[in-house]
Amino acid sequence: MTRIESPIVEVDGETPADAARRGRKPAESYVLEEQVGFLMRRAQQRHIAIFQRIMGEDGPTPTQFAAMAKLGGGEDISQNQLGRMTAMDPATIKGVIARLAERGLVERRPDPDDQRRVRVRLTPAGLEAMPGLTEKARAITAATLSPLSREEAERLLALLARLD
Amino acid sequence: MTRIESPIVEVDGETPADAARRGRKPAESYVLEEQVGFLMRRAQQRHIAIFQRIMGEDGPTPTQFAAMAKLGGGEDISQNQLGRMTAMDPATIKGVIARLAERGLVERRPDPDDQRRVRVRLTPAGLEAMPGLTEKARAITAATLSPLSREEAERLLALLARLD
DNA sequence: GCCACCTTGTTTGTATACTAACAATAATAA
DNA sequence: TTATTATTGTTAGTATACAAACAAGGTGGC
Repeated sequence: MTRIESPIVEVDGETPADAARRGRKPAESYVLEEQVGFLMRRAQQRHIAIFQRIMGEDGPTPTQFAAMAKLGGGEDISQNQLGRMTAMDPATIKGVIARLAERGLVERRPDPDDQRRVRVRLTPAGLEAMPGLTEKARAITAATLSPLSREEAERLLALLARLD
Repeated sequence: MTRIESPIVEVDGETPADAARRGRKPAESYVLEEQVGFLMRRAQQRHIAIFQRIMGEDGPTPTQFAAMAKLGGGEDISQNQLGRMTAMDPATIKGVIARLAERGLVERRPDPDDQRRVRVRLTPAGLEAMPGLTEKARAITAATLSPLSREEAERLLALLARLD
């Protein structure tokens, strides 16, 4: 029963890939660990853990910081538009902005020119927090990519950018 | 006010990268769209959309299928162990298994040798569904990677695997 | 002006995901 | 054996995400 457990995946003495190659024909094999969706989910889990560690307990979440980064110059942006800029649908951005507003980092105002719109911007406190948060965000990116060389990291980013 | 909007990101006439290069020093720039976390989130969003399209309205979700794939041989696996094999923490795998059980695809039994454990396995209906689902899962992987050549896809998978 | 359509934002419901705290059971060390 | 520690599973709380249905405000065609 000797076994080596990697952090999460891998439980038995044999690799899933081994099991697949042993018992099944190649055309019928399906190895979860080799699927792009599984690998992306794992990589994201690690990234989010790094994000939370560096931003700290009451720091913003990844999506919260994404919204703040887009508001970083002090601009006024409508809620839905901000959602499009940060890849969040209207229902998601609503919650993100509500939580940032609860924490006093952004404020919402009705748009005088279009009564459907809610304009969102950083509060003075939010604006003041940005330099420190941006510094941490750079450290998060570096830590996430730290297993790779500079060239490998650039290659990864280029490939990921094409999957959209 | 002429503008071209790409699916989600990109709203103004200028690229965020342009804006950063124009007004700020390189050392101070932070371009959300170039960060690995943002790119991974976008790539995952697209992957999940493909997953749902191919699996269909009442097909399993990605995590539900991951659990089923690990149970695919008809084995008995404890709930927490199954979570480790599929990169889900105990609280997450509990919900996934509960929903699979509601749909009659898996069943839970107490472990006779360890009263703490819940053993999970596919039901006959779940076992019967696997070949068709696995076929679809392969199509999902192919569709997700379709913007890339074979070599590029392999390179991406290798790089992602090192981020864990 | 009127009507059809589009956009904006909200609400509800489902499904991940993780943290923290907890209870019950096993395994190990003293 | 007893005491400590570890493992297993649950519950509650927070935060994404998205679909679907909806209301209200703009916009363009006629």
